[in-house]
Amino acid sequence: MTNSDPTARPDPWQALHKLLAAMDAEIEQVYVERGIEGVRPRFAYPLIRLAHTGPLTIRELAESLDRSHSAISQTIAAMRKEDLVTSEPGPDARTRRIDLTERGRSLVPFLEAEWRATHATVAELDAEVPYALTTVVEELRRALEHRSMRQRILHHLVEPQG
Amino acid sequence: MTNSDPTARPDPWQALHKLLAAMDAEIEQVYVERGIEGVRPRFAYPLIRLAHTGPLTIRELAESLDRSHSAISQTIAAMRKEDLVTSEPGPDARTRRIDLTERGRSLVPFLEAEWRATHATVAELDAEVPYALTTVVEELRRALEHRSMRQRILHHLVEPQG
DNA sequence: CGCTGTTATATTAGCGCTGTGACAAATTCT
DNA sequence: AGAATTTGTCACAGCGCTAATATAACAGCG
Repeated sequence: MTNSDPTARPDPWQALHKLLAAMDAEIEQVYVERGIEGVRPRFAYPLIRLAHTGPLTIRELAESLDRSHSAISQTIAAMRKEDLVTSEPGPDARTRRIDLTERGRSLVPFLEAEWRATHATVAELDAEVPYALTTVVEELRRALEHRSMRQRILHHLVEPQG
Repeated sequence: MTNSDPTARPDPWQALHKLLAAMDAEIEQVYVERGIEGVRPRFAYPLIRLAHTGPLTIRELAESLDRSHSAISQTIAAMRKEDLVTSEPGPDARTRRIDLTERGRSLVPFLEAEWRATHATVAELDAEVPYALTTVVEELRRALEHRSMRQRILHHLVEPQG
């Protein structure tokens, strides 16, 4: 047995992960309560975006949403199964034009409303706590850009003489 | 086309998810650089805990780490394959005593050092930004306990007249 | 012109993190 | 004995990622 257990208190990580997970779960619940079937939370972002941009290729959509094209490809595949989008071959035979179906388009108004409500909620929360989460995250991103997490950890790392 | 695209700017969510993922990735990198093979990040917490508590059952360990017993069961299974823990049937035939192997135990000092370094880094970051992330998260948790995310969203939700 | 190698696009397989729910087995209670 | 509870496992789901694979397009060169 070494000294005291460093894992005795819950780490901030876990807490953050849990918080995010809980929030995500409640957002999804709003969908479910609305009786929207087959629309997973991760569909919302692409659907709304497509409604505003018109047809896009996988790559374009991925860049637009700041996700990997692979992730979007899979999301689109799932959405097609739910008849939310179509995927016609594009002008270039190696691209495909992703567009909304009628069903997909019909859901957008609600999804947008929900999106706005969620963001309004985040803003509301930011006002309730002493310092906006949004801002803190941004500051952290900047701090880590300046000096990476890895570097910082290594600097603090006191190797046990093994 | 409705008004402006509400998804035009990246949402704080995504930003937070990405930040967490990036940090996690860098932590893992520290492991890899140390040449520790077969020890996934999620192993660290259980290993360290076990080193301090002595043998525990799956259930006990799960509660101790505030995870689902199922998740821990799977983690333990993975750790056994890496010869990090043993799983002897406990006093009760339906329980199993999870204990460290020699190899598992030998890794604990480094894992603890890394753990402390990471937490020191978090503290350092908390000092660099205007308001500690740790605190904000805690405050948020409290705010949501008082009024759930779902309630808040529903309150802000302006239904489009469909 | 036609072959070759590079680039761009999309898909797929596999992995990571986690969770829930169904299930078998063992124990405990009635 | 029969029913209820507890424990652990497994199958499956969600989110995302990378790496490897086809396919198509393009550039270069003989």
